[in-house]
Amino acid sequence: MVLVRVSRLVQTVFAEVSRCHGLTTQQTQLLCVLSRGPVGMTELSRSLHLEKSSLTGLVDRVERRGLVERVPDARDRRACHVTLTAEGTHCATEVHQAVTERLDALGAELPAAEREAVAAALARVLSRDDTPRPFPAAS
Amino acid sequence: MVLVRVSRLVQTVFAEVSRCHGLTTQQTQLLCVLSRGPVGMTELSRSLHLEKSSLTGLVDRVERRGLVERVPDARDRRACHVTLTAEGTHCATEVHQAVTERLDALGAELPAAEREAVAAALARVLSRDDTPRPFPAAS
DNA sequence: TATTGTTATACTCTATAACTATA
DNA sequence: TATAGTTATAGAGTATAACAATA
Repeated sequence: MVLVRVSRLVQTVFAEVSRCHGLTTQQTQLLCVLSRGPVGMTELSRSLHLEKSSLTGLVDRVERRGLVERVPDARDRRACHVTLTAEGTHCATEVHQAVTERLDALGAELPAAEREAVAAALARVLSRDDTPRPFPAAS
Repeated sequence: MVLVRVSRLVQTVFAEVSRCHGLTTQQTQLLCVLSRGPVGMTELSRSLHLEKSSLTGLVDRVERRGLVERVPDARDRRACHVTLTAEGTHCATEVHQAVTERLDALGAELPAAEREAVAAALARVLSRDDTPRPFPAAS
């Protein structure tokens, strides 16, 4: 159950960093997905494993804080694209850096060669996973 | 960010298995901690990173389903131990097996030697972590 | 006085079902 | 008819603050 413990550790880091920025874990995850670019509600609900109705409220709350915006889709008047505002982009970047720093600090326990071997192995396991990535960068 | 993606994958597995058993992720985590033995509310709140007041409600709901029980502490009349009922123990075991099976299936992507090397490396990283383990077993 | 656990309150998160508007 | 997104509703999860009972 090493994977379960690793997962809980990462979740804790994620939650703590989010809290430092006045966000919930779910709100941070929304920002992370959007940092790759604007996304419609339906696709967003698939990315986040959420019902569309649940997503409506989440986006409402984050929009109320000025971090995202609903932009009407010119080609389909039913649809919209959710995009990061300037402040939202800034926030997403900061959270990404903070999480990365804290996880890299953990990885520093291992020699570089071993660290890369682990990363490569995990990447292979993940290759079976069709879930969209929450983060744009590597590492 | 491989760790973040692994974490999300594990969380998804955990949530899906929980749902199959009519539980939420948080309720399953409670059962997992208790599968090591009875624990008081204060210690439980530390294990789960929850305020005591939040824990009261969580334990209430799981107790209402007959999976756990509050047992008065004979030595301290303020305190109680939360313990699994027979049904709760059964449920915790089933969830543990299901999660283990699905994660092992993912690990099967890798040759055995590499798999063990990864497990050992991650265990070393986790050695810095003081969070109590959610599961009793190894793997 | 300090600690154990609960209550009161307010929010966030989530799903199900029913709905509106557009395609 | 099907799809995109919202609203209504109900329940679960969470934190803060105030509290009761015991140590």
